[in-house]
Amino acid sequence: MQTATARRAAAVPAAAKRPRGRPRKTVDERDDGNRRRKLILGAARLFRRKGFDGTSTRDIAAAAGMQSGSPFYHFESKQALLFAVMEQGMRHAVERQEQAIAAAGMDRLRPPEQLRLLVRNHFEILLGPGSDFIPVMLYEARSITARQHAALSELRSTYEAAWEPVLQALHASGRLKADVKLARLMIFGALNWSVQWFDRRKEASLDDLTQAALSLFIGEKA
Amino acid sequence: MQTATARRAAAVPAAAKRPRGRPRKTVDERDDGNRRRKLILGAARLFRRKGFDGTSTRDIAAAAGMQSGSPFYHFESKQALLFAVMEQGMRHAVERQEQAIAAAGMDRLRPPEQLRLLVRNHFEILLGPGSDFIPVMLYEARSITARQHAALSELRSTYEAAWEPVLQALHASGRLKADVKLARLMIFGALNWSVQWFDRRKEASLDDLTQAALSLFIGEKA
DNA sequence: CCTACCGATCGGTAGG
DNA sequence: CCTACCGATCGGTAGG
Repeated sequence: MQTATARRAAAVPAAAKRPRGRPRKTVDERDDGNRRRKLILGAARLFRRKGFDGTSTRDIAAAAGMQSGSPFYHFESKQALLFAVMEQGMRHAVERQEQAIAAAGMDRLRPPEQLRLLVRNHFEILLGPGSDFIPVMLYEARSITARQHAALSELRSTYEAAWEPVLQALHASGRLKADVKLARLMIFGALNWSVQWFDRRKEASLDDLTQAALSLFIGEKA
Repeated sequence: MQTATARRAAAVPAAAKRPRGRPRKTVDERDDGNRRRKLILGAARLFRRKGFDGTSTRDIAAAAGMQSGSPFYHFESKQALLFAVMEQGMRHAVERQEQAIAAAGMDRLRPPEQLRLLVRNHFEILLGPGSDFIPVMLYEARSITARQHAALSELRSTYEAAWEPVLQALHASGRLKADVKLARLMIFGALNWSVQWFDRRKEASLDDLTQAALSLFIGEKA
């Protein structure tokens, strides 16, 4: 219904209805974008809850209000859809981290507070609202191709690059005693593992988690 | 072939061939035990590499040298086989930890060295030879029933119970600054995550990992 | 994007 | 434990 209406509206010259602003995309493209996004969102939720192999493309279609064959109009394969989920998740994570760094004026903070900022933001990405994308990326890596994996690794490097100087500085000042490379891997382990046990409805808040992490890694008190 | 030979041997009175020792089980039971173990071992490997949903019971049968329907002679269902993998992994882990504690005379060690012992042993269980069981248990929890999950939780509590007094002591002495409960979750996260990146063939050894973990958590130097 | 469909594969079972 | 098989489901496609 909505589509039919939109199509009819598109027959009217655009200028008659939208005199200002730059030209919009055609209706078809707009719809396609929405449907595509809806598929990705639903797939993220399902992949997280039931795993990639445990989710059928029919499940995903139903979640997006489509018929069983329709996802393949938008994505070449189920695997391509998985990759889209992961890629979008990583792009979003990189973006949010950049924003958090910029908003806090991170270079003015001392290293312990820099780490706090990064950890807190990481928990947000991992456990905050709409946080299915990164867990899928973390736990379904097995199901993508080597080429796709390489593309994601680049985004991951970008994300992790922001942590490196902070950890180096903490190591140099003696606050972080462990080897920096292994410390980074273990820190991400400690944080990423939280998706296994964190329950938004009870117990600790993201602030509590952040504080515990800081205390654990660099003995930083509240 | 082997089976046929064994069956023929069984027709000979046991006393004629084994004059001493307590009576053995019948050949059928012995074989069943071997086949069962072989299925569990192969399933552990496959579940780890391809995931529970990505592994077919035919794969598992082939890995054990059986025909496609035969695993169901030994296990009620694919899920029961998964549970068997997890349960055996946890029982083995609990056993090994108890042995490590006894062998080291842990109560004579000071808390930092107690933690070192537990961490080192945990890495061994997680990353040492034949270490597919625990990763499967950690990453395929989604695919077992609530009842099975409860049974494993008990074993897990037993395993974790050994860590609690150590962490408490470290907290009391100021070495561990973080909240003990959250610290425990994050420590296990840091350790368990290593199955995602650790490569036995290169870089760090299990001793290196242990040292890095100790440095990170309680600032303990080499 | 839907309809209708395909070949392949899956977990599991009966009967021996 | 094998043989032979079942119904269900799966990812994906042609044609509109």
